[in-house]
Amino acid sequence: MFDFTVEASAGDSEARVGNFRTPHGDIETPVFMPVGTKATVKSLDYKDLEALGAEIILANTYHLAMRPGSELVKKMGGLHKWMHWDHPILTDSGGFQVFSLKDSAKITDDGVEFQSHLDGNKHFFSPEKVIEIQENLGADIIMAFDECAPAGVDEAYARKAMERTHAWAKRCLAAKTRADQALFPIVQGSRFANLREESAQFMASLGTPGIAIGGVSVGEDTEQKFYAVDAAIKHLPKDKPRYLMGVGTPDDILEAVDRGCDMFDCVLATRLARHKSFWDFDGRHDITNQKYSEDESPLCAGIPCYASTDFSKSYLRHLTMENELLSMRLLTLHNIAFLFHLMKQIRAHIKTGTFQSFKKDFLTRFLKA
RNA sequence: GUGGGUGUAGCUCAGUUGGUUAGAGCGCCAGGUUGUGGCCCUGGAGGCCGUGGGUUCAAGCCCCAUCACUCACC
Repeated sequence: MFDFTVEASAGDSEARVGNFRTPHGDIETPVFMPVGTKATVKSLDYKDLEALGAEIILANTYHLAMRPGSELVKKMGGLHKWMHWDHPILTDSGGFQVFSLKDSAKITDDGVEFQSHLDGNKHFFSPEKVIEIQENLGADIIMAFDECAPAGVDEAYARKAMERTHAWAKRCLAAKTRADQALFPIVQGSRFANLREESAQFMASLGTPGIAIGGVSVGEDTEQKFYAVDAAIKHLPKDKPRYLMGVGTPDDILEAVDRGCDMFDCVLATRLARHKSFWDFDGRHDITNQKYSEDESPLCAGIPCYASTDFSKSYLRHLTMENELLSMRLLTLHNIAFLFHLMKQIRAHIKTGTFQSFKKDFLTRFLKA
């Protein structure tokens, strides 16, 4: 269980195509994992996700623990059965939510006390508690509890958060009881190369089936982000999947794959859809722009999804301007389909040894001003 | 018909005792959004202040007339 095999490596890059085996099926990497925070990828159901070709989706520990509670999900047979998704699932640990709720959170070596965003009630997350919740939820891949330091912290703070994350990773491993779940620890260290290297070496030593790089996409610029990734990834084992958390623009994914990252999750694809934006090969666009009002062209030709090809920009703009439910659904379908198409092309070009030229061509067009 | 009220941005309205380039919210136009948020943030365009006269150095604010809408009473 949880075997990872590298099936192809790009000659001109650290990029590789791999296969990760889980109890609910194999995942071909590099993979993008759509985010389904509250056990639903907003506006989509399992049939939509299967039609899109989703291999694995995310759900969120913090949100499900607050409501309806992980015990209820366990009682209903676990996440897979409950949401009728018979494919791999990954649950986040709640570490990032602690980061987001930092105003009301008290962090100690033992864990984090925080107030629910729903009703203000006090809760306490410890590494052991977070494992218990994730075992109740029943995902295939579960994440270690971590402290995600905000961008811009000084080195002393970054070290403190990193060391706490290391101690918590060991406690998560010790608390874990289910053999059918893979625990991924999370490399921290903020923007400091020495810390990133130390953290990567520590997490690699734990011998888990995969390792995540966290603490990026928290407000830093692209250069800092990949400076941190570069420092960490050279100490991560090549025979384990590397999961870069929270990264999900097409350009960032290409840069990260180039460096050897295998797994990605990001709310952007689905959130941009809710916020009226879509990707195409020329970048990101706001569908409500007036220039689309009489544009009869499809949202994005060349993407194998009916939402991308079967409706005009004019119609989608109208749906969006009117806040129709269908707008969010179609834009969500398209944005996910766009990323899946990108991942498919990435895998194909790694296999044929043409990753670098593909990356260059894609970015030249996608990022042109 | 009589008496009262209201007319200021596309919409709902604010405009201090008359005093520089008349404001807000929403909408519209355009940016931003990377491990939660159908959100939020930042810019921009847009007004002969119902109309016509008058008083004043100066009127969205005061006076007269007129039109429109509205309420009450005959």
